Amino acid sequence: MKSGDVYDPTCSARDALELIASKWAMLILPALREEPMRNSALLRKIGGISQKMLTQTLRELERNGLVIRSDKQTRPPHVEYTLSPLGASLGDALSVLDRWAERHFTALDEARERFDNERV
Amino acid sequence: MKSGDVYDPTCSARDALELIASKWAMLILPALREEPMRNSALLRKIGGISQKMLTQTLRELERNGLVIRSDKQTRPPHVEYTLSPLGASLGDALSVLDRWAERHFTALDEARERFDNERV
DNA sequence: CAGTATCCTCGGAGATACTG
DNA sequence: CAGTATCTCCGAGGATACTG
Repeated sequence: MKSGDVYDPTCSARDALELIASKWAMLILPALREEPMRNSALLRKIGGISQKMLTQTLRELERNGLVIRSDKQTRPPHVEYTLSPLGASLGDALSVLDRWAERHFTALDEARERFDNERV
Repeated sequence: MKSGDVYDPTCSARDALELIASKWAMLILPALREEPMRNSALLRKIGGISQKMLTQTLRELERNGLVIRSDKQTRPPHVEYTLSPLGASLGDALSVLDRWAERHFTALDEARERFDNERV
């Protein structure tokens, strides 16, 4: 472990990594990569997320400069979330993982079944 | 959200994704990608991980067929962890993220500072 | 519509000690 | 060396209700 890399727990690269290693960020960023979306659209798109976690994660992503929140200042409210260039570059890497998961989850399922049966 | 993709909370692609979205798995897999390692080596390599979380995460990765545990059956014990081909393919994708974090964490730091100062 | 505000619970994860 | 076994606590995150 050379200092300054992700293996160093005192380095803020690790903070960045933990931001990424969030199950919601891992879905929100790829979703926004497809197209900018509103709160309600994200709620529908991402199954199982609560309004609370959506807002919370979006705020954190906005805070870190990955997502841009644009409030159209209308009534009723219209707020749109877009990826920043930085967020887009991360979204690309994350969508690779999403596709990996879609492609290989059956292999994982089978491996788990094998593993669990061996140690009955 | 078409059913069967990661946005579907009932699909096991999501289980796969949550396995990936673990801060420890995100460090262990890329570490093992560099070279097969023993328990103690991983403990040293990955700063801040506890023995408990290391074992726990390794078991889960083994269970899902991503990591191969080979016990040399000697005294004192000698156990080595290797990536399976499947694990290696995931490790590649994850190390992309690790490098992304190393490259861009300063940008994130700056964005956070800006954000926090705006809303004093 | 796009959020806050509160309450409450469950389990993730650290610390510590022990074992084959 | 490579793990288990306990105990413990803190906070992530769900449910629900309210607001501009």
